[in-house]
Amino acid sequence: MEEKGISQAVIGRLPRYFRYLGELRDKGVERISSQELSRLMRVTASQIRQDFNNFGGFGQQGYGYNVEFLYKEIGRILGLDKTHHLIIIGAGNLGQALGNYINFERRGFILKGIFDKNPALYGKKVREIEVQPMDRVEEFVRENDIDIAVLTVPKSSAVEVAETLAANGIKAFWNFAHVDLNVPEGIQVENVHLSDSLMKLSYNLERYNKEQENG
Amino acid sequence: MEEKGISQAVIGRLPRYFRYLGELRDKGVERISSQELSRLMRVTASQIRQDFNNFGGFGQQGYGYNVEFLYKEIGRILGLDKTHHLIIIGAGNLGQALGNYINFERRGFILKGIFDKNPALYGKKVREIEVQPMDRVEEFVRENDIDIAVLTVPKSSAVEVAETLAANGIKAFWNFAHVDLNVPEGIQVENVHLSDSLMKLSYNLERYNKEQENG
DNA sequence: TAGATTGTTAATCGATTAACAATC
DNA sequence: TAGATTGTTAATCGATTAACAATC
Repeated sequence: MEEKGISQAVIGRLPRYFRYLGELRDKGVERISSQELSRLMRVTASQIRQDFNNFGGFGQQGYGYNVEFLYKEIGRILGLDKTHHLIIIGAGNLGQALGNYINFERRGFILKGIFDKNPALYGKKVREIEVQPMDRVEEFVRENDIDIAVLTVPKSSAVEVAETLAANGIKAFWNFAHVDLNVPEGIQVENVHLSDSLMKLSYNLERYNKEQENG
Repeated sequence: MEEKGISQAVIGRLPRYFRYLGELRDKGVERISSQELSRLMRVTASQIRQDFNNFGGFGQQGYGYNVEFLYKEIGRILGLDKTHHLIIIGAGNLGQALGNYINFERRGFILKGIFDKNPALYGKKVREIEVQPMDRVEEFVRENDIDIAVLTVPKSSAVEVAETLAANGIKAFWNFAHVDLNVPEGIQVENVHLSDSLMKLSYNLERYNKEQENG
């Protein structure tokens, strides 16, 4: 059975299932019921079953779910059985930090290039990969089968860079720039707006303090 | 009027409104209607009006919203009129990158300390702030009125560190560790699970490619 | 077989959108 | 006043939870 029309709410939960199942597997747990998983993850068993059933029947009545099997299936659904080639645009602090994060590689996300327009950074190495000048990126993308571009450039250049990259075949953007990209239909964008996230935290902190004061 | 019982869906949209309104203000725009803002942000005008009305009436019939006023109000709702003191736990690549990100300071998030358990990092400076040994963190938190802890430690130590910090008065965690924290009721947690985000992107990329193949 | 637990349908809840009366 | 646009109520849509028949 093939998945279709799955809501982003469900997709957003898959990585968390994947993480918990991976941990269970590492502990040697063979099977788990939706109810046990429900207690562990603090979500309803109903939601777990509904979520999994979007992709077809992974379980077995009276038994539950096989941890190893479910783990692998979710990984496959998330596309983690495939290798993805990525480049980082912007070799500042955040770009370098992401480039150094070895765990992505374990999941099949292979860093192929880093680009920056600051000549002072050319040749600097991030895990075997040398920072290259920005004006080489278009050719590089066309010749190296790159799927994903990680944008860690200032917001002032992000929109333009994304358009250029999309025109050269990039299919997905992991966008850390604090701006909404403007890319053609069908090009995927996942935003990580760190300051938005911090503001949300600030709101919740504020609200809770206020509630305490007011009783 | 005071806000209460606002859904996280609404809160999650506030920073984006804040960003667009700030840009409009910087351009010298004085007023905007929900319909104009709707076109700009690509959300419905209905949603904009509903969202704002959660916090009381910010607009005026026949006129729209005053950009400057609305911008400030949303900032206030998000707690950006207050100063927050934060510490970073874990001075690795990501911790240093976040510490160097100057923009947070502009919004009132002031970095007060950085801690790591690796002695090789003690004394290393991140924007005037010296990395301190982990065993000084509890005293530091108690004595320096710190609200927010940024967790950029490995998942293996994150849960324990969070518990310790919560016991010493930290009220909010910005958690970059790939694990669910276990903190007392009322302590706020905002998770930034980067690998989850990347997996979501991978799913959407995968799905789109598949749809293209199958027509 | 009896017990357990899924897969799935139905009920509920919450969030989004539409509509329009209030009002500047 | 007439036109514009909000604030707010009602309608719709989608997501979550509950219930239970199917089945291992």
